[in-house]
Amino acid sequence: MSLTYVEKTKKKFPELSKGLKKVADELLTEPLSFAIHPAKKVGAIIGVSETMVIRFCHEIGYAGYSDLQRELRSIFLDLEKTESKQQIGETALVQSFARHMSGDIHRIQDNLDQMDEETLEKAIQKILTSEKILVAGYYHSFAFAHWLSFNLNYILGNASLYRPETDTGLLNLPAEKSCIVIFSFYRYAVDTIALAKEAKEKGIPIITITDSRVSPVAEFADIVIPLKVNYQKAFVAKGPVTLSFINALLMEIIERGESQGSLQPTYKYFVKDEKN
Amino acid sequence: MSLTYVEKTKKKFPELSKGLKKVADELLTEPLSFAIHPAKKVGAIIGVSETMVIRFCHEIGYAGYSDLQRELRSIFLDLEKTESKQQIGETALVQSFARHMSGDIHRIQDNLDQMDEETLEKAIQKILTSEKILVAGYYHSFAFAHWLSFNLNYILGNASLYRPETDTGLLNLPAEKSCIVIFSFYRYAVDTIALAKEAKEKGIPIITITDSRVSPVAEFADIVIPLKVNYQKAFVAKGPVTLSFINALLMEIIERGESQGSLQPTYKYFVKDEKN
DNA sequence: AACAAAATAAAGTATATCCTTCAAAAAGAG
DNA sequence: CTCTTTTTGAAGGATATACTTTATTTTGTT
Repeated sequence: MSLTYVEKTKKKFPELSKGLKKVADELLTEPLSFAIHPAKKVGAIIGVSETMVIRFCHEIGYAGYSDLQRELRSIFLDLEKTESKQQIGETALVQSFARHMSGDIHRIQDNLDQMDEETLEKAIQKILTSEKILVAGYYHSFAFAHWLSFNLNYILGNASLYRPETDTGLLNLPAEKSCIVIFSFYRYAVDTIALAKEAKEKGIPIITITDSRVSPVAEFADIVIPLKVNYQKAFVAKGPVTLSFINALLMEIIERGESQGSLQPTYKYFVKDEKN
Repeated sequence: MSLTYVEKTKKKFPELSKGLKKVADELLTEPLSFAIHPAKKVGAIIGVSETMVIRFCHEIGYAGYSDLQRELRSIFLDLEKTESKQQIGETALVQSFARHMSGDIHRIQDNLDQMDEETLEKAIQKILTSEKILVAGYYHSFAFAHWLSFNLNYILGNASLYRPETDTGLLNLPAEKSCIVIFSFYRYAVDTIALAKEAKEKGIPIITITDSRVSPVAEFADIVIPLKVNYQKAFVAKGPVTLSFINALLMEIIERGESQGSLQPTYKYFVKDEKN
């Protein structure tokens, strides 16, 4: 069974002494405080002694303060992201789908929370001012590259997809008026890195969408957009969040392109809203 | 002046050594980890020594690890209290990204709520019992087809991608022991429909992932999985939700494949969980 | 008011964490 | 390849934290 700290606390609450209730209340209202502060400080905040805080931990069934902290810390760092509301009546299969797709929701939200204004701005500017945009991605990342280049080409008309099987090297891409967008995720394909290196040597501006600021390609890139994908989990997990990001980027490019008239004439991205 | 830890980190980032960059990246992506873990553990998580973590703190201008922790802890506790992420301070650009990505979150949630058990079950069974799986998608949908076939091939080893440019028709796919998965979204490519028709004539089972139960391919398909994508909006919107669905499907196939031993021998999908 | 029981705090010890110093390893220059 | 410089890791003392034990305060009862 193993109850959560919330359940344990609520269960014991009525039979606790006045001081212990203070601690219980604090734990329920500000659990993060327990996760990051030492027992003495938690006590000081609510006006009881360190001893009381530790005693409370024993009272609700933990080995000590450290023991409770361990649970809280893992909740704040891990479970928060994979937490899923279990609906009754759902079958195991649908529940499984729900679990995985909720994970995607959290990953998107997570990345949303740490978008970097400046980096995004630079990336958008670079794309909008380039006469030619090459998009590359190997293996897993090929799908991302295809998605971006296909849509970008539809919008601006000047993007092309680098095809690992047939294309070799960067051909004659003019360094001045072009840029290359490279997708690179763990495990980083060596070809991707080689391509980035070649581009850098030729002076072609590189934008990379990758899973860390210290990924191999980051070294060569001018603009690094890191997406947090928690690669301890299955590595398909990066898919939805990456596409979500690409789309947001595309939508921004559309908006700006509209106002400066640089969109494709054939382009008609929206279907008119029907009035209800 | 007194910059925040984010600004300090970004400012120093370029001149940091490789190991210190790892620490910097971790601080930017998972700051809460620094707030609740001791330096040694933070180092262990990213694969550097405790010393490096502390050295990094000095590098970006703190007296030590404790000093950085103090700032982080107060940030997390204060922000928790002010609750609802302050919209203030967010720029128009980040807000725009937030709007679009939130849309994806809602679309995923939406589809999650109307998954059909029976259809999913049939699709999974068909894929697991097929000796050969062909995956097809044109234009926009090519990225989905690539993603599914690439990963399916990695997991089961018997999937292949239909390449519109080079492949013509279904070749000699045996009708008995195979199936074809077709992605088809508005506006429905005529080639997709032709392919579906051909498959049906040859008696090859068809699974289609599409945007409506009445889409053109649905007529020929044996199993129709409709994803709600609300195509009044920009048509890139289907991307994240489709990938999220594909992933959930893949994960379910992995789980079942594991228990019946039909996964690829080279397959190793997870990285081991580290013990706390 | 006096005593007993419970609750709380202080003190002391063991353990964990931080941080400095120094040594090893890796990277770079000649 | 050798030497120098830079980067990284290991060890040990200083400090902080958790936990146990003992003392004090508070509460409740007669």
